[in-house]
Amino acid sequence: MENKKLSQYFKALAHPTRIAIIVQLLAGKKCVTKIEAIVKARQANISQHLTILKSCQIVDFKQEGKQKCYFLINPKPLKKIFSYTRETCK
Amino acid sequence: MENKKLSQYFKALAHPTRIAIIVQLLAGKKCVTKIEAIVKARQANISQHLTILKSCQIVDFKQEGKQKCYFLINPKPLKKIFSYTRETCK
DNA sequence: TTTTGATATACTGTTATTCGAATATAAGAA
DNA sequence: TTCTTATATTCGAATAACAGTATATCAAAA
Repeated sequence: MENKKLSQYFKALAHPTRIAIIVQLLAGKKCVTKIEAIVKARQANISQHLTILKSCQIVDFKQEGKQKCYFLINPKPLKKIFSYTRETCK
Repeated sequence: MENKKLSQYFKALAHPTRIAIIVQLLAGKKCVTKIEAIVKARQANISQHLTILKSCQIVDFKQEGKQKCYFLINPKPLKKIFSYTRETCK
């Protein structure tokens, strides 16, 4: 069922911390420490959420030295989704 | 936090049956029996999902005789959200 | 090769979602 | 009022999501 796929995608977006992460990444790629500094959550928890976002192919990362820089795989539609959602729930 | 509101909206979309209902309502308003005939789920369950969608102000209904006709409160942005999401997860 | 800094994973208790079953309500017809 | 059709609610059990704590991995520096 195609609806299942859609619902899994929405589920990945359905958490305030994951949204905060995505919002940060919309402004550009960031390593975990940087994300952790901005988003109010612990390192392990951020990492868990990043794993979820990665498993849905919303983010990916590039190793840079000992850091991992996360980025959005497909930022454009995501930006649209966010803006239409904001419009709807305001 | 604004992210909380967004995440709640996404959570409302994060279920295959609710997506199926919304897809039906994108084509026009429908009473519960009609929805039930198309979406493969039991009456009580459909009703539960409609209650969730209503509590998030995604749908509302109009009483027509002994039926309740559900409709999308704000179909346009929803249509956009769905199309960008489909684009992203294909 | 040991240490350090960055990130991930495993485990656990708690809370939230989900569905089915049964029952309740509500509107109109008889 | 009683019956019927349409829809909602309540309850309980199963499952899933969540965050914290502790520990593990991994890359580079020392």
